[in-house]
Amino acid sequence: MSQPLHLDISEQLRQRITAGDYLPGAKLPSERQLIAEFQVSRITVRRAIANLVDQGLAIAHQGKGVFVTERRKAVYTLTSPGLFVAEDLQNQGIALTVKTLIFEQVTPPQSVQQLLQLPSAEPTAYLQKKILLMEQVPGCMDITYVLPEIGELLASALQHQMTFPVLERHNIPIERVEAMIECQNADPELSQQLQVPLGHSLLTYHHTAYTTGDRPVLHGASISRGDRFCYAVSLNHAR
Amino acid sequence: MSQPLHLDISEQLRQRITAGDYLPGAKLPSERQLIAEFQVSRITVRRAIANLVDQGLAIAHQGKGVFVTERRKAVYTLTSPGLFVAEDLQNQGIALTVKTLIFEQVTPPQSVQQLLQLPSAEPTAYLQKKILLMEQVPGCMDITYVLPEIGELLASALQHQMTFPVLERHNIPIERVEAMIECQNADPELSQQLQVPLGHSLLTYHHTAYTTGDRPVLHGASISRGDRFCYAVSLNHAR
DNA sequence: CAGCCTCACTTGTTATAACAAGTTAAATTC
DNA sequence: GAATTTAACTTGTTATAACAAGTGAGGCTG
Repeated sequence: MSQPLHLDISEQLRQRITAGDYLPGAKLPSERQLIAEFQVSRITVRRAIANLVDQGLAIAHQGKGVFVTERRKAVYTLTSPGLFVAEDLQNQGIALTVKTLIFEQVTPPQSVQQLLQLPSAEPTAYLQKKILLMEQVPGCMDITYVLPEIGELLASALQHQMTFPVLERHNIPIERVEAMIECQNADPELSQQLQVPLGHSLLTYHHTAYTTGDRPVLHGASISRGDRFCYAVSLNHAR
Repeated sequence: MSQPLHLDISEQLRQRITAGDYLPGAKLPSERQLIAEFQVSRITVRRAIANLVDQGLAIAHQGKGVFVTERRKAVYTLTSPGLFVAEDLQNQGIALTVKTLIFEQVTPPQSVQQLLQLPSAEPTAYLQKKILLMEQVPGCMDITYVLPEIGELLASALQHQMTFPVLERHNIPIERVEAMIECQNADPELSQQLQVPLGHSLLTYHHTAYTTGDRPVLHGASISRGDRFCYAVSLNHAR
């Protein structure tokens, strides 16, 4: 055997998916059917399916079956820092709800203290942890640290609305955002909150926002499902 | 049982990793040892380890063992389109080699034809597929379509050097880049080329570069290992 | 007819077993 | 002593088996 059986089978199934034999949303044959078709043991069929799931081509639902994944992604456009994630998605016709999990005053980790230039005497900030529901489905978890004076002032507003619009409305303009985008994998907590399998690919947008005078206002991370979202940015030479 | 055994075990191991009991690069206990410690079957231990691998915390080497992953990432800084990936990485002290897999004239897919505004009479372009080796290790696969006249002119230079510096040296300034960053998972080809397991998280940077007069010059995708790379960008309000 | 139950299906978990294949170091051979 | 072989480890593949748990349809009961 030059190649493992499970790979051989998952490649055949992959070909059928990319060829359109199984359309997005459609149910793949059950384990029992695949066992009969390929004449292998259940463990091999399950491994073949796991290969497809790992590649993001299929998703399994206990009791129901394995289904071909939908491949549409919503775009976060990173233009000027003013109009943000929320509006941009709503422009794409995606209903968006904010569910705050945590909103409290904490002592952030060293790295955040530094980025927000908190006074070392009393290095506190407001921590907001929220889930963004797109079309009633959790798509993004946002963890943001806000300067204490701003968190206190805008507590009620921040808990029900998107962050940046609230700030702009209260005369805290965002002049600059330093961002970093990376890939991570769902740990058990994120797996549960975003309702994805353990290890699922996630796209993380780390950002530090500065207001006039280059003073930092907030620092946070938006962790989105990697199979549902992407980021667009335009880079101009003339700056 | 409220929670599967394999999850229970992988969580205990995860805690040891995050607590620093097992440092990056260190070898985890062998399957045999874990079977003895947790008093479960091999299949359960293997599933627990698979959970860690899926979360990007460990990597398995047949015959050698399972090792805690290193967590350092190289940063691609997206500033002005001029200085690019290559220089940026070299500034970070990372040795970079280009290995061209394919360089030929082709008829690109419809979507690329449109982006490059190719004449529908003869919609050809040069396709370059290359592997970028960082410290002799494959880290990124780049697939780029270049306008035919440029591909022809700069064939030899493009095959051994980075794309953007070559263009700049030949008086083809890049004025604007439209980019999109997304997450994808390694299919068998990428898995083989980048030497990562099937389904491994990858970070893809799609880009279309325009020269003076807003004329498109090239369109491509840079597919990097998600566990090794990230993108940084600075967004200014004043544009 | 509404509600409940049962049954047949699905995927998920776990155990035992055997062999394959990559790695390393000790033992053997030349 | 150097090269080769062997043995003991490691993880990878595959089979068989049994039970758990989620789903949905059909039938039974009130």
